[in-house]
Amino acid sequence: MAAPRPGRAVRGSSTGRPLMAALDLFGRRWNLRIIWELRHGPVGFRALQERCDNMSSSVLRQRLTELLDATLVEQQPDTTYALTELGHGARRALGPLVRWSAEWAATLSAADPEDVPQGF
Amino acid sequence: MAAPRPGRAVRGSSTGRPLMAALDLFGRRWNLRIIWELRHGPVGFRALQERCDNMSSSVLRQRLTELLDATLVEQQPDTTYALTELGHGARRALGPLVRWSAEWAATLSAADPEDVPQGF
DNA sequence: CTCAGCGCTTCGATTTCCGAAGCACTTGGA
DNA sequence: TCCAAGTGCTTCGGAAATCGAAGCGCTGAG
Repeated sequence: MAAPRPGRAVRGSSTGRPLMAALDLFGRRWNLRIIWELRHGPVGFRALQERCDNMSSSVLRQRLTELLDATLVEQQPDTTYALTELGHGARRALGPLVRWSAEWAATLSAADPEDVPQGF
Repeated sequence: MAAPRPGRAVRGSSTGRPLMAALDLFGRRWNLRIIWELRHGPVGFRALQERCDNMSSSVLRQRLTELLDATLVEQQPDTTYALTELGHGARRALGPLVRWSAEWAATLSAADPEDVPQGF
């Protein structure tokens, strides 16, 4: 399947509305994680794979292709991958989600004695 | 697979860190969309299915089970589904992503003459 | 007593994802 | 110069997630 982009029919929506394209893109496994792991600068293929809990290299390549096509990620001359301006924007848009996840953890651990660790 | 929750080992991360649980939960197909479609109040099963481009009912049920377990969604006495307080928090955390997707569309359509529609 | 609509389940087909293996290439010593 | 180690990336068979059509049991309206 082609990478989701606004203006393009995507999985689950034929309208091409930008939000639907975004929801499709981010609803694909590992895409959110990849953007998160690139937040601090360029990372090489194998290093990125390690940061993503050793996800499958075939899927990593596929996701990177999609993110390149969506212009959220670009490949540097030294072949490492980095967020574009747009990619950094997406990363910033994820900030509230990070904060929310902490709130989520706090709420659940208050209602439920499961062992919830610290940090993100 | 069990629904992702902070404190629980999830797909792609054994640490149980809240953010990783969130990235797993939202990285499953349709979950972002379901939360989005519930933003305006309770919706019944079949209506929700329609709003999600007639997604498979079996998967919808599975997702709802996960979201119920994660306490992002609750089922009303009349069997409709609605966001919990936590769910509304997640929905608000998605706000920046919505705004970003518009920016994304604008950037792509400026660089590229693909036909990008209006709205979200 | 229909009948339509509802929430939800089942199940076979399709798509996606996984993961181990390995290829081509570069770098850094010996 | 040769070799070992690391890199980016591909291939491919098996496992898992998703799809979608069909239908079951229930409820309220006519």
